[in-house]
Amino acid sequence: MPELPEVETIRKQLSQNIKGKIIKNIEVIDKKLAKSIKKSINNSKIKRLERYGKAILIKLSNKNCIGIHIKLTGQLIFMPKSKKDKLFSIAGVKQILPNKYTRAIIYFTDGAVLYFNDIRRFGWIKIDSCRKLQQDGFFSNLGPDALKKTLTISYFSNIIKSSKSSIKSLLMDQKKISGIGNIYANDALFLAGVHPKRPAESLSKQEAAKLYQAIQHVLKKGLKYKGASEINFVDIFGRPGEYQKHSLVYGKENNPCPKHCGERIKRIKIAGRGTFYCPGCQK
DNA sequence: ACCTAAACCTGGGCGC
DNA sequence: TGCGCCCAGGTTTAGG
Repeated sequence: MPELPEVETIRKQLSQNIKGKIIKNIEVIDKKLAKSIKKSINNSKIKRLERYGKAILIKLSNKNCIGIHIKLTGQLIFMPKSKKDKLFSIAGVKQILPNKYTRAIIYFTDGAVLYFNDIRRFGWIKIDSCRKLQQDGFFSNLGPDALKKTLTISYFSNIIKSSKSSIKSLLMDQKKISGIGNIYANDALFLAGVHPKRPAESLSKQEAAKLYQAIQHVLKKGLKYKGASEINFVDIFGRPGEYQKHSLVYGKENNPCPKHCGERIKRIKIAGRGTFYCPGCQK
């Protein structure tokens, strides 16, 4: 599922493959995407790629920016100029691009192509001046990034101390901390031994510190395995991530606890989302 | 300030 | 075979 490690995997790969290229044009296939495209990007050069929470921001040479959020089922697939046929393997399935889920296509002047595929059409592309885009409701409301130095232990302890909501909801609240979604929230809480329904303010200083470390640990592990492909996440070369093979509790209902406490993983709902935890280890 | 539920979408899995 | 139903989750919005 696209959370911080998945999006960061894409950002890094894109940075290595499209930085410096010049955009020829963008073809928007899904009309839903067209509304948020406010500037022309033709003939602009890719200067740098940044990640804001679970979104990617592509900075162009003419002070315009492309913001992309792949939400649940989006894919960015890169076709290098050397690849003459359009046959491509996505998660092991050979197919011709564009396919029926291709919602937009960016063409580069050197012949390379970037496909934006999205089964459920939740994802978005926003194109505007960088200044306006960063004032947009999504970008301007993000809390510090879960893997950057701006998320200090003291900031983290503070938001925990001052929140009555469940600790899991807090971890997933992008306004407070950006980048954590359902999979990594579940696993981090398990590692830290904290019950997901605990009111955040009830955590001790020690528990908050342990949770902070657990978050760093699971996100780095996610990066190491190039993301989790529970739904249909793939990298820009169409390859799935591996984290789902190493997740601790997410999706493991009824499995024995990975810490061998003798209990089985339970599944409950918090804010409408599937939540997995070990009743033996998480208090 | 906090919660929940519904909406946005579609494919896949299930029961019948 | 196929229909209807539920489920998945990132984010926004509406309502309590």
